[in-house]
Amino acid sequence: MVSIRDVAKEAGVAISTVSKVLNNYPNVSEETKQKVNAAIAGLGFVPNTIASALSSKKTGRVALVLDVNRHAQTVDEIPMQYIIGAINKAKEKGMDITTVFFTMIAEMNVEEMIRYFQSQSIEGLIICGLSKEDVVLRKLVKSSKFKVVLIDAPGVSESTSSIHIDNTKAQYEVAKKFLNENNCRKVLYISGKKNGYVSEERLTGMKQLAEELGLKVLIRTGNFSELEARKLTMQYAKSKEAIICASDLMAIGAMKALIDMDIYRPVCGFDGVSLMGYAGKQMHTVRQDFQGIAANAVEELSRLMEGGSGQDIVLPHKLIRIKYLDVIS
Amino acid sequence: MVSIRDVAKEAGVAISTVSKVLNNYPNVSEETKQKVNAAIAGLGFVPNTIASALSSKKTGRVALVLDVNRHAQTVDEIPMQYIIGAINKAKEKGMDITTVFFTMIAEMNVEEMIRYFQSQSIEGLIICGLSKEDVVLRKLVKSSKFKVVLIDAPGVSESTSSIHIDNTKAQYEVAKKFLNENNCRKVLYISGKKNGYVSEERLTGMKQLAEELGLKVLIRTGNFSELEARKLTMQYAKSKEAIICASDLMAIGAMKALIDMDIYRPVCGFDGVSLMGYAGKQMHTVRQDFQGIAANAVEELSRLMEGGSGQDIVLPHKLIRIKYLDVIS
DNA sequence: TTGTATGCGTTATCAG
DNA sequence: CTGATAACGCATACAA
Repeated sequence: MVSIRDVAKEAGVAISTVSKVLNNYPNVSEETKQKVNAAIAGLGFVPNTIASALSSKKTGRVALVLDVNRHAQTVDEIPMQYIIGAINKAKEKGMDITTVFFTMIAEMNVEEMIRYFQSQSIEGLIICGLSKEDVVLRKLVKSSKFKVVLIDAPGVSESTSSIHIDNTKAQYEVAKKFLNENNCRKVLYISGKKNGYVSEERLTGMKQLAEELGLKVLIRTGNFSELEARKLTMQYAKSKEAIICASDLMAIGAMKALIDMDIYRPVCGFDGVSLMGYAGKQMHTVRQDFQGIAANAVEELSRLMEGGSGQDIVLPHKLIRIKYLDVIS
Repeated sequence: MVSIRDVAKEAGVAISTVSKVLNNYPNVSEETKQKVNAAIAGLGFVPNTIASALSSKKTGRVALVLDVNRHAQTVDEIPMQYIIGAINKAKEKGMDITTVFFTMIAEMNVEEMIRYFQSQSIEGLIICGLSKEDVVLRKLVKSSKFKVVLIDAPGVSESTSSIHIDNTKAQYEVAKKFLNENNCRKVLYISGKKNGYVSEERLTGMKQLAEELGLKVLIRTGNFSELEARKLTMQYAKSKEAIICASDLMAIGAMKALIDMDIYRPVCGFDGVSLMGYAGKQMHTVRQDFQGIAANAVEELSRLMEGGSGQDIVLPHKLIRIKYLDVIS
């Protein structure tokens, strides 16, 4: 392996000088810079990030903490979108990102968790979908041992930022448009999780609309489960005019149930996942740009790691309808 | 940060002794081992993997190289399954895994690619779905600069293993069962990619069966595209009795097309993805355990990194039919 | 069985 | 603007 020392020798300069051009320090003359770069190219030198990290005490390592299979079943594309968005942005920023699943750290207590991330030399975390019940993880965030960006959860502090769409508003808007178009007043609202941050926000949006329009809405908790939404639909849909769900997956569950029940009720979703294209009907939903959210989270984490302080970031959403042919082309 | 040196001081032993118990070397007395472990626990010491890697020149870092969005569109769950399987196994084995997308390295030449991975201190690669056209990546593999496990591509060598199911046999079997059950002889076979390894193997399986049963089969290339399969179905299905596709996604595209055409033809898929549950009909398909394959790949890579030499690994498959209610529960 | 000393490839401080 | 040189935290050959 060719090292900085070889480059120095080849270029006829000191090691420290090479280091300086490598990290483009200001005080290097054009001339030596050229010499060094020539040597680097000639030798095919590639800086050793490990050594760099050890010396500088900056690893640039970041973990993307995800909950696979809690929101949903096997086909959940949302985590994948987060991964794609985060990894691409991390590469762009020269950060080193690693993916961690909730299940991998579920059994740990705070100390173990801290050690786990420290042993990996991780400086920052992006946590997707932290819930109120993730006590340990929340303690970890509060400990301020790491810079953290929370996706879809509150908790801004000096070292923690939060990033999300305006769930309340989005739910309000999509439900309003949906109900308006279908002219319904008796609705079944299938909520997400009890104690889930986004679930509660969306529920609030629904309640606001209900109050404003004087709707009759029956609220049930679907736990973001397609199966649960199916069951609730079978149980309650007949006496309702429309079904509004706090997630697309539940909306699909509801729609499939309606088809099996052989009755029709309009269904409204939330998230804008492409699976909606397979549900058979074009449903109203809210589109979140998950890749964009994750990319933003990486940017924000990078800012925190450079000394910035936490903030709350609200990203835009769109009201859309998804159809099969759009999804596959 | 508490280091090995602090532990040594606390335990009243030498640094090297601590290092030895950390890496459980044989020649350490129970007594000192206890002392050291006590000190470790007391101080909350966590070994610095960066320093360890620098010193030992073994990083244990591995890259999972994936092709997102080539087989398919947005909803492709297969890469996600690979990621889950690989990451979980890597954690279990104490390896450090990072995910890389083809798009991130697509523009590089071999030297750049080698440097890219070297700069990340990566020792091994798991490459999913390498095709004949990925010339640069294939050169990288041949360079033997890294230990490599290829998923779904041939190329065994001293430093490279290959892992896959028996695609030829699987295609043969599933098509046979499917045709037998539906009693068809005139079939449209929608193949994967020209020059794709698995595509060609599956095609071979189909041809074997055709020969054996004296079938009339029209072969068209669908490029693993749902949309393309849809088009081909619209074009050719009417005059055929059945459609066999080299992937589930294409099978879904075909099935949806048939529904829109308002004709019925049995369709057979390949892969066993859960999206099949949403296609409206229960189709025959081959189930691959993608998580298991990825987990095996990590194991195999670990073996290679410890000095083992490359081998060809064939994993089992299953013939199944997927229905919606199984997918969501 | 334990300790000493050297080096891994960088960065950073401080003279020059 | 450039060059020595001391860390960084750990592993390991070698000495004791």
